[in-house]
Amino acid sequence: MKRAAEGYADAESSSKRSRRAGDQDEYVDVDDTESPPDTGYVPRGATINLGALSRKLAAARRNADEQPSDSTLDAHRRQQDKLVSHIFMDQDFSWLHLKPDHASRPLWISPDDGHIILEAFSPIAEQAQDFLVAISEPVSRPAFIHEYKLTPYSLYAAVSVGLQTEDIIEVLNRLSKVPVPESIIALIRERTLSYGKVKLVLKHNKYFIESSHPETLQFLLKDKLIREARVVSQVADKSIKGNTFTTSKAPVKGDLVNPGVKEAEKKKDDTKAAAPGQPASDADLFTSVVGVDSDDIDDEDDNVHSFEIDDSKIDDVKKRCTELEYPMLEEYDFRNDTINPNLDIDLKPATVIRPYQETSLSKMFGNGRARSGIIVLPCGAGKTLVGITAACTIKKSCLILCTSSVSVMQWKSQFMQWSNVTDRQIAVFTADQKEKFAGESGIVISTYSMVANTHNRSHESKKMMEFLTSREWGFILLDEVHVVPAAMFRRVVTTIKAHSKLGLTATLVREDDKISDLNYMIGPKLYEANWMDLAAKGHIANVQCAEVWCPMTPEFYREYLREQSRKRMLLYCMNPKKFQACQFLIKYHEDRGDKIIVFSDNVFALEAYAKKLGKLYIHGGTGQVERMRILQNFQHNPAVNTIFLSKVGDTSIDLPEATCLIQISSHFGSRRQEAQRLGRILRAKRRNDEGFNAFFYSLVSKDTQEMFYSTKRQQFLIDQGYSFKVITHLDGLEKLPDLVYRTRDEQIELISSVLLANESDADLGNDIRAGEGDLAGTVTSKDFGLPVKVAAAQRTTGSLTALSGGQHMSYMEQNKSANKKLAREANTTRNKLFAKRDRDLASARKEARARG
DNA sequence: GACTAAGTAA
DNA sequence: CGGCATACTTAGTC
Repeated sequence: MKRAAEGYADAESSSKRSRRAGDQDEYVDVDDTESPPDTGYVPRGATINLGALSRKLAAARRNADEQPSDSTLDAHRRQQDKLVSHIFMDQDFSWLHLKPDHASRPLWISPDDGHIILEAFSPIAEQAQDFLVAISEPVSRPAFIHEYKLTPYSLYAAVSVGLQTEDIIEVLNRLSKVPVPESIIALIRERTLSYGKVKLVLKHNKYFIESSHPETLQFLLKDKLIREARVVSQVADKSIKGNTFTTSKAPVKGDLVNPGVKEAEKKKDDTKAAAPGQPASDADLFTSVVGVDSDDIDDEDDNVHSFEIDDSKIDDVKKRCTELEYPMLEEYDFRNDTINPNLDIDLKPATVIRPYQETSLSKMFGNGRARSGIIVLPCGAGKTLVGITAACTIKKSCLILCTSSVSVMQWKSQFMQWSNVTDRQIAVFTADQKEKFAGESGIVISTYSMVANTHNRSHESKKMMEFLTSREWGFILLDEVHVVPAAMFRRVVTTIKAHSKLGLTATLVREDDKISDLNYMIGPKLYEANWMDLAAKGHIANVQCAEVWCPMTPEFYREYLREQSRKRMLLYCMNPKKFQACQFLIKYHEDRGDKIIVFSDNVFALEAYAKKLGKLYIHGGTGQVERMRILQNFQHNPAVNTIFLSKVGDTSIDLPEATCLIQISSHFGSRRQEAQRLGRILRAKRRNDEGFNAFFYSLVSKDTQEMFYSTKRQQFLIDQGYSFKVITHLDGLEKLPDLVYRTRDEQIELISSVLLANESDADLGNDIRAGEGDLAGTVTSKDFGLPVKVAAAQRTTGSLTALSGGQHMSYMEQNKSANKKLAREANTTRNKLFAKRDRDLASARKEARARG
């Protein structure tokens, strides 16, 4: 962000500088009235005389100009190296030439790595943002400075939504404060020119790679993997032409990056491509992009060449093609598909689509066909409606996959609510409901595991799977698409044959490196909403985020330092100060009339907190009926304003509206989970117009690992523009009348119960293991879970024994180290058993995969 | 309905 | 620095 910081300073002082506009492009504006651009490399408290620096700089530049040399740029760079580079290190781009009117242009482009910095306060930032979202990946979008990055995939996506190489460069150049670096132009050219040459089409339930450039196909066939995936059929390959739905004609341009589309005009029009929308006056900059003629996309003739690909290898082939820089274009010309029967569904007239939903759909249907890709919208922003609209646009058989059966039901009811689909057109396929639609076309809603599962199928499921795999689907909709790269789930993409695919998610992040696989599995990211924009426009709630730092009590901290990492977690979760902070915040927000959800990953802590504070709680073990009862109470009973949830709350529970969220154990750095949880309160937008805020608290025990994880978890939200306040002191906490764990004795009792719970846990674990040690096969991962429940009973007696504190503590600790040793030994044997078991499993799985 | 097995996130 | 917990699904069987 060094460049960004500099740019920001630059824009702020632009009015001041207008007087000396003459030498503008030679002048690096480092003014001593500004705060230092970045403190990262400057020791705290150090003062830099920036005024002197800029004078020296100006002098250096004059010198450089007086000696004409062919490497003026290098000279500049050398001069600057001496002056400022020690501050900016390799991020020093002050040698780039600023354009004379750079102040009115909002972009900086890094010549090194394709990072683009946008001044979000610029008057044309919004249009620039639309453009940048189309061609690059948003990296970080806080309030004033946004960062984007050009990647091969983002550029493929740009071409796939119809942008042309030269237009991208042109618009980029217009927006940029500095000329677009040659390296970037080369990158854009290289990545965009090969895109679209190769198409993947589905015909008669078989996949074909198709191109009007025979030499390209020849090139691809030189690759071993692709060659081996080819199916050589009796029919001559060349004869397949014309009939494919992906026509060879250039697509018709729709309104692609045009920010000024009149939404009202298009509301009733579910065929997104039609309305050409007038650009707003300040969007002139983009007309060149919007209005390009479409005749120069491909100089293709009608000679389409193709070869067939083995279904089972389609995933690898797609990956390979992308690696060879010929990513396959997947478009579905559904309007001209006369082979697959139509599905007569439409949105209900009353259904209203929001502007951003419209925008995302226009990316998908921008040229009158359905592109495969991913749409990223925050939770509560109406992803479902986007999916339904897409299905109603394509009007072909449609398969929808979700992660849980709860969301299967939700999708179905949403479909009934927003569209005129009839009961016999829509079918549900889950473990306890195996329906088929009546007509020749229809909608099936199912779960990933239902479709991905290969072995151990019931007879009915087998029949249903045959039904699903034997037909050609017009459209497959993947809800929570970020789960698809998982080893098992990714197979659905290849087993189901669909002409177009749409992935929906709120958080396109994973903590492993598989997220980029989606690029070739599904398609490029077509649209990603900016959470802050949606909040500003009132579509989702405004959220105040805060991290509450709770100091560890000395006793807890001592134990924390002593313990192994596994038990450390419990200690910092159960920190009495955190208990108190939680109690205080609940009280505070209940008094304000908020509905509060408290999250804890750790079930032990969850139970302890909920019981101590007298609140209802739900975790995985809570039965379905009990869950409903608690949720009903939370929603309607004015006496129940707080519920405690474990991980179950992250997904698949349809939570009522809440306005305040507290995290007590935010374990491991899952950015997705953090974002998903925040999403739980985004729906709470009813009082938005009164400046209403929702609240998100993260309780963190000071000086523990939690601090690190917390920072990591927040990254996604920070990139979305949220800022976290740090609260170190809660005013009035001490005065709370019934504050829990106020006295030291109570705290010590708590600590002993925590430790004892753990010890007896380990003890019991040992016993079980000792008794069953030889029965290697019978030990399952469930055994880890079992002792906890037993231990809960054990804990009560334990805490009674340890009632008087100190002495017992030391006694327990001695025992503990002995126990710990035992536990360690038990662990090693256990691990061995599991290692063997895991190996077996892995090989079994591999076999299964090889078979399937 | 209780159980197992097998999957996911991290 | 990398793999491990854990908690939670689902489907299928009895």
